[in-house]
Amino acid sequence: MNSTPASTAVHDAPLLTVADSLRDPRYYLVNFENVLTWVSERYNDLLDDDERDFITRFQGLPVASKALLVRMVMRKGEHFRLDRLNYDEIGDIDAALAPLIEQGLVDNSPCLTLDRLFDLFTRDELVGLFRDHLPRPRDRKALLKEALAPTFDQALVPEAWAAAAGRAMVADVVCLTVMPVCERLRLMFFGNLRQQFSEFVLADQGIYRFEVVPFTPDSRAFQSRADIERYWQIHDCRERFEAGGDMDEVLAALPECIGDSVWLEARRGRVIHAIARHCERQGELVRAAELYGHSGQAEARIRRIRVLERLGEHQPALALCTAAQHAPASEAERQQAARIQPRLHRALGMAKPLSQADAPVRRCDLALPRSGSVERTVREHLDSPEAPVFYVENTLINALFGLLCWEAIFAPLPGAFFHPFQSGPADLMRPEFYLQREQLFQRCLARLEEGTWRETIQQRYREKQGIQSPFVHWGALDDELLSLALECLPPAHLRAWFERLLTDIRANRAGMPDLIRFYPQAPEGTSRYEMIEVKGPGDRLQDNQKRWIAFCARHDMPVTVCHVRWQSEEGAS
DNA sequence: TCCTCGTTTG
DNA sequence: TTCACACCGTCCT
DNA sequence: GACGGTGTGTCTCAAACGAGGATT
Ligand SMILES: [Mn+2]
Ligand SMILES: [Mn+2]
Repeated sequence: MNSTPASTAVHDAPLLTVADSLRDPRYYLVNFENVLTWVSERYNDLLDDDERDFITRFQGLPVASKALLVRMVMRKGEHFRLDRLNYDEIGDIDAALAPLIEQGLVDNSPCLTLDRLFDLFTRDELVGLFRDHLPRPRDRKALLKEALAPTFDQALVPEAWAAAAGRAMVADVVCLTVMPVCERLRLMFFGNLRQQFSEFVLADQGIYRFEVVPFTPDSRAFQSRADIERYWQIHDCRERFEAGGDMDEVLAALPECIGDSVWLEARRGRVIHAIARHCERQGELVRAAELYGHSGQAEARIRRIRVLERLGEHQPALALCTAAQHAPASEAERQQAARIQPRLHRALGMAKPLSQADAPVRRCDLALPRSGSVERTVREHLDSPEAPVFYVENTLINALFGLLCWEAIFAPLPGAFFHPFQSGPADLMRPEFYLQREQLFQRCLARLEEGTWRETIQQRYREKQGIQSPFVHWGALDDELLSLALECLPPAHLRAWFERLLTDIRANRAGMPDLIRFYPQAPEGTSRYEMIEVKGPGDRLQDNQKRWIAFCARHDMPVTVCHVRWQSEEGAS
């Protein structure tokens, strides 16, 4: 029943109508109306006039017009050629369009920039339209646009374009005016702008399957209008910045420091951090340092140290570096600070600090004939029936964690789940995630000592098969791998890995070795597995890999770094 | 006339 | 949209 | 060696389609 989350996910709440996408040709309209109903019911107190007005107008439309509008909303961009809107289930487009224009939901004579025109029309059509203005009509489309740009730098309505070019337009163009309001409704429904309305069909078809987590009828992503606006503002700023918008304008458009929402403040901080990064690259170091200071991001301290170093301000840099080493925000910061400190000491003419060498790692060297990926090559080479090798990287340990702790991860905590298409709890990456579920996780982890972890993981593997999870990538698992892993990995090691993961999910869910080798025939009590990080020529251990290896060394877990060099063709070696 | 890439579809 | 790798250049010791 | 930048491949939901540019 996970394939139809809409029908089962909501506990004590009005059910979403399930669009039978196999038979209803207007399945997308059913889904969209479900969103409107959902949002109206849950956000009645937070909707603004724009949103209310849209919902009212939409509901008053004939069904063909509603369908056409939703088709446009779900397609890319806001501008459409009428001759590209062909839908059997809608029929006569002009008839469906008329009420949309009448209600102001669609503009039938929109201003178009040259860029827009080039998006809408094909190369051949544009050559026809601008026949009299193109010296080299055989050029690439991009060059044609460049040639026209100086002359046609105004946004014009279609009729004016025809007049300016001296030819008739080959198709009518309309523009959706309701895209922003639809985006806000999407944001309110999903709590993010990453998920599209298409999640509905994919879930209906069982392509996406989501865990069914009960939540109360008043559950929603946002609790205040201000949060919706600020989320929107931050998102808008990030988009503008990524599109190369002016930095000062973007910074000015960001909301003020958000005191009442750690979550939004962190999102705001990430945009500031990205802008600071950009300044740093541009050589605007002072500006960068200042922005890093405002970002509130944990990684910002190291960046500020680097910037101060580049500015020649070694004394303040060292002060920050010492602070970072004294109370590192993360293992990653400790690691980086330890690398920077000797440089600063040298620059300041201070005594060379005692450096602490990396923990020694078991190492092996291989010369192999060149072929596809190094990891696959080494896997093939080492694999044997008695000691099978798998190329798993992060997927195995994360999956074991995700399966063992399934109930804790999908626990119905208030605020964690609020729509049927979530692959995990909304607060997964927030710092309080673990603390708010400590008991639940400890209960799951206790199975490692109670001796029931194998059954639990196998059972979850079977019963949750294919359901989206932030930790389980189903394609990377199979029965053989899972059985061997459960047989050979000691529960104490699993606990250590899982607890490490829980201390910082974002940082610790990556960096695990490429390969894992099992020794199922080794006697009980000896090491029956080995993790192998493969390094091709010219690749060295990354920071997160070093951290993982150091962690394993502290816990007596077998890790080997396997260095590969390619055998030359002639066998000259 | 192919090949590649982005978009649309359910 | 993520993570890992390959490979480049730069500074510095 | 440290550090940063860039590009690539693996993911992609999968299939169909169309536009553009390279290929012949
Ligand atoms: Mn790897
Ligand atoms: Mn590797």
